[in-house]
Amino acid sequence: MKQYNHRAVERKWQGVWEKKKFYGAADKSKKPKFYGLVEFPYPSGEGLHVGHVRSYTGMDVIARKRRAEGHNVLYPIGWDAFGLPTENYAIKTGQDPRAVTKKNSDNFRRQLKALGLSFDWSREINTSDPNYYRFTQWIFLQFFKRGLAYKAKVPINWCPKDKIGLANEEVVDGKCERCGAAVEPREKEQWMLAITKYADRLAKDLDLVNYPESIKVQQRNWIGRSEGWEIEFKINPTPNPSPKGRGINSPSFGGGEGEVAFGYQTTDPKIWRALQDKTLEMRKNSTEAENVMWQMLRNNSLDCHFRRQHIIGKFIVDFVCLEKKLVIEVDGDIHDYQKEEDRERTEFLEIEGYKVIRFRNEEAVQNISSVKNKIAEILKALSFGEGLGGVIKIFTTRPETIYGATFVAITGKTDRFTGEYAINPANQEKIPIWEAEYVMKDVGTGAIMGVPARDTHDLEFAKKHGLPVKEAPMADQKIWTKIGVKPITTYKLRDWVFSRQRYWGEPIPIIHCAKCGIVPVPEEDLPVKLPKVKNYKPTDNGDSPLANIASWVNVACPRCGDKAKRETDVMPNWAGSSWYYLAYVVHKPKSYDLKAKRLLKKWLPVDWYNGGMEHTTLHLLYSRFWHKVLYDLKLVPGQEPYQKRTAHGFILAADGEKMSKSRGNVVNPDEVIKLYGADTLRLYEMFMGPFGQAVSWQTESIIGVRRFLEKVFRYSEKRKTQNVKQVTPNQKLNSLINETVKKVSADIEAMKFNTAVSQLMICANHFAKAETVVKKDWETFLILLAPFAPHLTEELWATLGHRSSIQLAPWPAYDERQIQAGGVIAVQINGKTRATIGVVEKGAEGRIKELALENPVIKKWLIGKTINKMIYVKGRLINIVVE
RNA sequence: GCCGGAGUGGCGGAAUUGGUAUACGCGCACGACUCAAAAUCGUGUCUCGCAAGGGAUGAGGGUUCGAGUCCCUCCUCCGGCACCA
Repeated sequence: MKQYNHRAVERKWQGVWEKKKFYGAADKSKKPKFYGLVEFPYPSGEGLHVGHVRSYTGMDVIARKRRAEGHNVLYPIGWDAFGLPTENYAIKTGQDPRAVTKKNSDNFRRQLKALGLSFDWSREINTSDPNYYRFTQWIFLQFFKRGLAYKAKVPINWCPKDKIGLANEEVVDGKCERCGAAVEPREKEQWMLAITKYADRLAKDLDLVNYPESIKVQQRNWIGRSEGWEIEFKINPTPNPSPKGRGINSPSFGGGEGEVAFGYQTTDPKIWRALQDKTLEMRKNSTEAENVMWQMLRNNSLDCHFRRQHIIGKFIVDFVCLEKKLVIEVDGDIHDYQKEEDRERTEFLEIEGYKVIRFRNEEAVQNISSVKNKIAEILKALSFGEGLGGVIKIFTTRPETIYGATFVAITGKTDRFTGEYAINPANQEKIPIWEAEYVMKDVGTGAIMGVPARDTHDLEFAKKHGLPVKEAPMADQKIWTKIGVKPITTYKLRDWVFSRQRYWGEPIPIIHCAKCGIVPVPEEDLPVKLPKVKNYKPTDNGDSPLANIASWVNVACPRCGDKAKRETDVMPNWAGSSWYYLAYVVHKPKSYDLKAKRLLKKWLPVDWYNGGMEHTTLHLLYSRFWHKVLYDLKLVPGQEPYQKRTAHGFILAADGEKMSKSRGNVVNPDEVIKLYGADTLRLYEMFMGPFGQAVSWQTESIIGVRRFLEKVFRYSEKRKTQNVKQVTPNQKLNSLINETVKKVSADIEAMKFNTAVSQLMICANHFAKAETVVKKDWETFLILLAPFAPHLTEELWATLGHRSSIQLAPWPAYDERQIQAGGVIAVQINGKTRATIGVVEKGAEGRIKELALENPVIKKWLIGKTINKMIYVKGRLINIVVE
């Protein structure tokens, strides 16, 4: 008897499929289309993960079933090739990221082909291919033209040690992932995409698609639409004294004559005279840090007038802005004598209503711009309310509680009284404005009215800070109208920061011209190719490494022809994956045609998109956003890109942990294929547990599916020696095969691959034991197994004498009437099964009752009991209810 | 805290959605074949009990002829959002 040689079988059929371009999707077919999509991999140096295998095999099973059902199937794959790991690896090893990407994707392709996945390889895409990103850039320009791409100052994560801006995922616990330095916020001009303009549609159109409810909930949460009411509170025009009582230790200022006469005098003239010499001396002997700080503060770029070595009370502060009551101190070793006083003086200054911030010498010397940013941020917070016309807009869902408002709270990193007061428009009461940690900037207007009597959070806050609690009457609609309560809808979703100061991404196709401003690169000049660079490291000031290539950066303005500069930021990793499902459709060997409407109309929407749970929020939202913009440009048909979305669960290592190189628990698919074969690996991953759930890898369990395939192989060999021509159909096997067709078909649709495989195993077990199995049933079994184990079934199909592929055999139908209910009925007494009876016909209720009561075991149980009623469940059980 | 999901043998997990709990697979034990081993085949494998029978689906209660499944209270674990005004 022949042995099951998986290597030979798999190599043979993979060769045949490739040669015949077996799995190519036909753009011109009349068959109904099916577009199955899986998340294309990031070609990392680690190679294919067994988690990829799970996802891709799952959709492969579905794609193969669809083909057998007569569909024209598009099941494509490609490489999400731009991204940080490759760039970082390139920096570390001095290689060109293109070379790294080529090497990695070659490896991935080899691995995927070894799995026998039915991808249409002729449509393979690579987001880092200039032909591909030409259209990523083109789409960006459409955003720009519609005003959906704009530049704004945004804080970024700045690593002061590596001197680069970090992506959010590179920041772990507020620290740089690689060097561990504390990450600082830094303002930088960034390209933004106005996704918030689509927030409403992104939320609403979830009704149009078939996604699991959990994913819809996640998307809605992320968008964070909240409907409520906005009320304007006027800010009290005359600032009030600071809250903690004033001037306790204050020698004279605050109401003293000095303040009236000289706005800048903040101390008793006597003290001033005593300390003045000292201030002069300090200015002479100032430290480098102080000098740097002063140069920065005096040039007025912060829109605030600062004084140096100024006397407040009995203390000399380094710098002060009197209008904003902001004191800046630079601590150094030279003025040690001051340190002793530090605590006392800070206390004093705070009581006087000053905010005191301190910087260390090194901070000022090494990074004055970061210091400046921090100061600017604080000034912004201090001047809250100015420039708003003295109005603060609060957000509430319960405007009727306005009479109970005892304070207004705005976003703050810590709880702090701002020193300002607001007027409650309903009763003209003056209530304090606080900064509160619990008020979030992304919700509503970022400001609330505190109603401690009606809201537990407000109450907590009021108690903590000694604010009053009122049991107040409710305000009716008339009052709402009078005070201008207006309904508003707000979103938690922010606009999408689209710039990265990196190398390995799509260059943003924009040119900056001194005369014309921001000018888009003309469409015919696309792609703006990523130039080759010697050093991929970002520059010291946080600009992209592209900024260092003068020959690339300096261009003529496309509008006026004058000297201009290219934008040096690149796009984030999300860009290429936001439209890749379109690229497969409009793909031509060397280019793409996004205007190929006929093709887009033919293939869209994606019928079924499977991917990881980790991408169900951002990637899905981003690509839906892009799709909607393209829809508005009349480029794509339909509002939504993906008709149906499912998510597979993670594969964890045997120890229940995440697979990772550092833990040393990574399973390499190559090794499993070598040892057991691709069919075994596919089948194991389908069988290991529920597809949507996380499961641990158990190497010792693989042997089970391998044994199953061997059993199938042996049975095929056994049939060759049998005379199967004169077989009379066996009732039981006939029922079994019909049931198997039914269950496997339904389970594949529901992605319950594990139970589908289990049913196939049951079927094979029966076949192996049976005297004979009719050829048709055996063929049906092979067709059902083919999506899971395409190589072996193709081989066995051929040994039956078929000239054409098993992949072309139609998916079998089943006959419900042929399925028997196991032929056994349970007899229960008061719901407990006491006996079983075999019946020929499952329908005859009267006969079954008779049989049940005749059963000796049941008779025994019924001695001395009265039967109240009997419940018969067709084909399953009969329940005898006694007393 | 809220939202979503889940708790079933030694292990991965089934259960037609209210109808014979523990399918299928791993592991384990015994047997057959073999000089022997591997492979294969067969039998057994929730638990207490010699048996008759009893008990068991995280814990407790409820609805029902009947509950792993539905309802209430509680506990634990995983995932997401993290003070949602």
